[in-house]
Amino acid sequence: MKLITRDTDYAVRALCFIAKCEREIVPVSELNRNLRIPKPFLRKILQILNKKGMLKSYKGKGGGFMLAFAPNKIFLADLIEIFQGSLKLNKCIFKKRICPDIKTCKLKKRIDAIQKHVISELKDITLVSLLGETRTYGAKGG
Amino acid sequence: MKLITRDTDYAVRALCFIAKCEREIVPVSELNRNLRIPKPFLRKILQILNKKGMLKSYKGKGGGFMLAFAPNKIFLADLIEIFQGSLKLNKCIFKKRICPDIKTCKLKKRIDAIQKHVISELKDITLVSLLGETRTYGAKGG
DNA sequence: CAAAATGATACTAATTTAGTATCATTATAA
DNA sequence: TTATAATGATACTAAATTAGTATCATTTTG
Repeated sequence: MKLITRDTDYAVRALCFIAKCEREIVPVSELNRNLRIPKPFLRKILQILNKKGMLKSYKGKGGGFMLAFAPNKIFLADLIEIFQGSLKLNKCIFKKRICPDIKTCKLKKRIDAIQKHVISELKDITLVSLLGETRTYGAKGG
Repeated sequence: MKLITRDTDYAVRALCFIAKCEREIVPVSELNRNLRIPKPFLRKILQILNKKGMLKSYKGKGGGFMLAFAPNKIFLADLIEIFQGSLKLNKCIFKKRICPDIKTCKLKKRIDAIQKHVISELKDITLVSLLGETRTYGAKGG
């Protein structure tokens, strides 16, 4: 059971690297060299992050990607949602077919409660959690 | 993001049906008729539950499957584990490659905490949660 | 104009999930 | 003793998701 798929994983790593980088604007080639993540896959992931407004991009020589927000404004929950879709855990089960004879299905309630807990915890986690606190970062704004 | 895959889902439904059934021993054909789950898939699932000791099976005419335990001894967490493997949520990420410069990765700790919560909640949920409490069931023992 | 970057997009490969098929064995009862 | 209705074992196929590649167009810098 996976809470986090590989693209979310790579996105987190890439964003962390950019946050820690001296240079504000970081090209994919540099991320590729440092993180050992395949370049085309990285490109795809960063393009998505850009479209979703998590990164700003600069084309042409000397271009690359920059954080759109400060690390404490970048939430793991958002990244998961971008790459893995809605955070609802109980998509498949207990929609309609089960518990036909019970008005309020207890299981559904409990699954919902678990889900709410997971989501609220995830919403609390930002890039900063990965970077430690005693540093300054290249990113600004937010 | 799915907490529960289809085989777990079907397993829960099948076990519920058996628990609620007048007859103690229920053949796949009857489950198939009532639950509208494809018969070969049901067979596969029930055979797994049997091998894992959650059901007892009886071959031959008049045979079928019987709960091996009372419904309050059948845990959702166990079913998830049987069909979806270990309940660890953080298989993929934060094993070794991330946080190379931080001794104790805060994110890992928080993911672990979330995971423990989910597991402990799931461990609390039994078949009874699906059946209501004010009834008697066909199953015994445990 | 060359080089180094992203944008857009379409494609392939691998893995996991979902579901089928079939033959062998067992038990019951006419 | 034979037909029938069940499971056991196992191998297979199909669909969906996840992971990753490839390519051509555009932009920017020098």
